[in-house]
Parts: sequence; C-alpha cells; structure tokens
Amino acid sequence: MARAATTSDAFNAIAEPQRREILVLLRSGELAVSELAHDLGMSQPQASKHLRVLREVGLVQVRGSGKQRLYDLDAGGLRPVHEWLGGFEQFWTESFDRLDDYVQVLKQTRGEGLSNDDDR
Amino acid sequence: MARAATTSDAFNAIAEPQRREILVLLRSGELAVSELAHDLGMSQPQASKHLRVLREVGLVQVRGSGKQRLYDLDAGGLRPVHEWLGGFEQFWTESFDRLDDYVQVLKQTRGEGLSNDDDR
DNA sequence: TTGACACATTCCCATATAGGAATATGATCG
DNA sequence: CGATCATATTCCTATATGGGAATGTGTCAA
Repeated sequence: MARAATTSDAFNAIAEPQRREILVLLRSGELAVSELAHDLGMSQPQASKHLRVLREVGLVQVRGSGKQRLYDLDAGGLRPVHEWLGGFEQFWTESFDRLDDYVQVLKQTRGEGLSNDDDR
Repeated sequence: MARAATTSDAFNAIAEPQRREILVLLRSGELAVSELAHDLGMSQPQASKHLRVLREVGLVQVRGSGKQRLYDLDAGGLRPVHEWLGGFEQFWTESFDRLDDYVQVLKQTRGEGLSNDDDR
C-alpha cells in the first residue's frame, strides 16, 4: 500500500509545507484563490488543488463571491492534532523540570543538618 | 514531483498513524523492536521501517542492549509542530471568547441606564 | 565455528501523490 | 448568446511511499 491519502485527515493535510503556508495566510482572513496563489508564488491550479485537500479534511471553507471563491480558515480540525502533540509536552520541558528538582534537592540539603563545606 | 519524503521532517513523520502509535507507546519508556511490533500488531520489518523514519527525523533514539535494540522517545522534535499549531489556538477558542464578550455586553447594558424590561 | 535469536535491509508491487500543461466549468457583463 | 475573468479538473510524469516476503547483519551462547 502507498502512503495514506492527504485527504484522510488533518495530520496528512498539514504534512505539506505549502498547505501550511495557506493556512497561515488565511489566519488574516478570507482570501481568493488567485490571491493565495500569488502570495505563495504558486500556480493557480496548484493552489486549487491544495485548497481542495484542505477543504476535504475540513480545514477551510469556501464561499462564492461573484466570480471569485473566498476561502476561509476553519481551524477546528487542527485542535485534535494540537492536543495529540500536547501529550508529549512533558517530554520537552522535562529537562528543565529535572533541573528544578535538582535545585530543590540542593536547597534542602544545604539547609538540612551538618553545614560544613557548602561549595564543593 | 511526488510527495515530500516522510523523513523530511516531523510533520511528515507523524502523518502515519502507526508511527504516532509508536511514539505514544514510547512515552512509557524504552521498548525493543519486537515488543513494539507485537503491541501494535505489525510485522517486525514494518516496525523497523517505521522506527527508521522516526530515527531519521530525530524523534527516537536507539541503544543497543545485547541482541536487542531499545528505542527511546526523543520528543523534542515535536515541539516546533506543537508550537506551529498553537498559532491557531485562538481560532478554536474564538467562539467561546465571542460568547464571553456578548455576556459582558449584556451585563453592562443591564446595569447601565434605563432599567425597564430586563428580560426580553 | 555453528546455531539461534533480534533486527535491518532489499526487492517487488499497488497506490498516491505534487507539479506543469492543457482544458473544462462557472459566473458576470455587454 | 458570446467574451472574459476566476477556478476547478484532467492528463501526464517522476517519485515516494507502506506492506509482504525474503534475505542480510550483528550479537550471544554452546
């Protein structure tokens, strides 16, 4: 089997750098396809393709406005991804925590009993 | 061009469900390849392949222990991904914020001047 | 050394791209 | 209706899978 389809879920959809850039741009508000394509320096068909993927996983919404199609961010689908990653947060703050613990231990030891050589 | 390689970055590496499961399992501590393969119901070669990808993007570390190879989580590489997603956090809390604002407005209006019909 | 065990890699296949070019579809205007 | 602008889709190609099967590599014990 090949890799899972990009349209399968948000994890796959945001694996593509250009799609991430699209999402970032849309944080400022609705944008038409040609505006996105221009801002990101990609062709119009490519922009449409990426937007289709984002639409299929529910990360953007479309709205017709005359000849244009305005895409709007619908970031709710990113929440589960963010939360999944949050489950690992302790692992990158861990080293600091350990350092803190060590500092605490030092403090306690210092104020404890025999206060002979406190440095070295 | 084809899709970006799964080994290109953490975004691509975690696009694969089985690799995400591996990372979750490793939160509990080091595990050997065969243990991972068994726990996730996948073949040993598949486990090795996924672990290789995770190793190449720096999400796990290996350590030889006799005939076994113990894989350990190195979640630091997930931090940038988590932070990127954090940039969208406002968009899924937004609706609640708006609701709060609305409630504030109601409260102010109520306590303001003419206190005629306060409900409807 | 030989055998056994734990992993890693290679080979092969079906599938899914991302990108460029060309074309189709939709909406608006005269 | 016909022309035009804005998008969407299709066709094509090169590439990168993920999975199964087979095989290579490394380590340890007898």
